[in-house]
Amino acid sequence: MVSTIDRKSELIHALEDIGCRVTGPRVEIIQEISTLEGSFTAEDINTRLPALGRATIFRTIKLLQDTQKLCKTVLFDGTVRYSLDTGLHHHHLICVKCGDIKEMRSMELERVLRVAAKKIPDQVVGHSLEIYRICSNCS
Amino acid sequence: MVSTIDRKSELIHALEDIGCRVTGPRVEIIQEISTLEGSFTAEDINTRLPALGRATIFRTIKLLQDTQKLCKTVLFDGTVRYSLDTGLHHHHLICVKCGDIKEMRSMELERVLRVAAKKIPDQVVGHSLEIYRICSNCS
DNA sequence: TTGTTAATGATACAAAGTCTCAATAAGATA
DNA sequence: TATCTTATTGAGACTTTGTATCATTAACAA
Repeated sequence: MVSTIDRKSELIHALEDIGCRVTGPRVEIIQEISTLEGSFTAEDINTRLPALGRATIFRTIKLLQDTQKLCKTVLFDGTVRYSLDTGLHHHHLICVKCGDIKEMRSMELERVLRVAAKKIPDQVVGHSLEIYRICSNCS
Repeated sequence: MVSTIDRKSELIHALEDIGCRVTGPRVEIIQEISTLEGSFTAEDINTRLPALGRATIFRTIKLLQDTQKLCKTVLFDGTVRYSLDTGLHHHHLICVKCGDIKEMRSMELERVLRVAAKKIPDQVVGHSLEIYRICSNCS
């Protein structure tokens, strides 16, 4: 289990690594992201940190995506959620009730997807797979 | 190959079947959708039919989704495209350059996805898979 | 042909961002 | 530590992709 403190410093270091200043607002946002369990929306952060400008929240979220530490997921209904990211290729388990997102990895699935890709005449550049479920909290 | 005329009357009948009136604006929108090859955005229709109200275009698109004849797809970047739909369960082949969407079906993939679903402790209610490619027009 | 009511267009509104710009604050340097 | 440079910030205007309201219009059943 990764602690909130570890997550926080990992994200701060990731920002430093891409040449960003470690500012007060950015640390506050990272603190919130690190504390939140699972996935969140930009609005979640906006609500928890009303003193910060909306633009700053969106800008910081975008920076964290650039560092590959944060993953943006567009749900079936078009809503956008963010979740901490291992950086490895993965798929998402999405709860259709609360929107929570968990990472999932499967060698077997990847193998079949590679085989399927070979059958497509055009150049395949990637894929995304979302599995919709009802999580244990919501069921 | 399904002709434009066939597609058009199929869509009109689908609206009648759910108890809708066949109005001038709806026929115009269906005409455009039937003529367009592949996928399109709401804005595409809006541009081609500037005399119609925006609300009418969105309302009609929504009605066609209700009839299962039109499929809404949210791309990885959050943009929304619509494409004619067989009504059967399928996945999407999406061109990352032009956004064109084609349906794809694979028994093998479905089988593996069912097996993967069984390994997940929670109740799985569905899935979506998008394969990103560069289509023959764009490559 | 007429009457009922669904559908329309105009317009205001909403959600989720993005852009601009003057003011501020990181942090490198002296 | 004080200073300087410039990245970052917040405010607010703007954009995109829709949805809600409501008076007017037009399907279509009788």
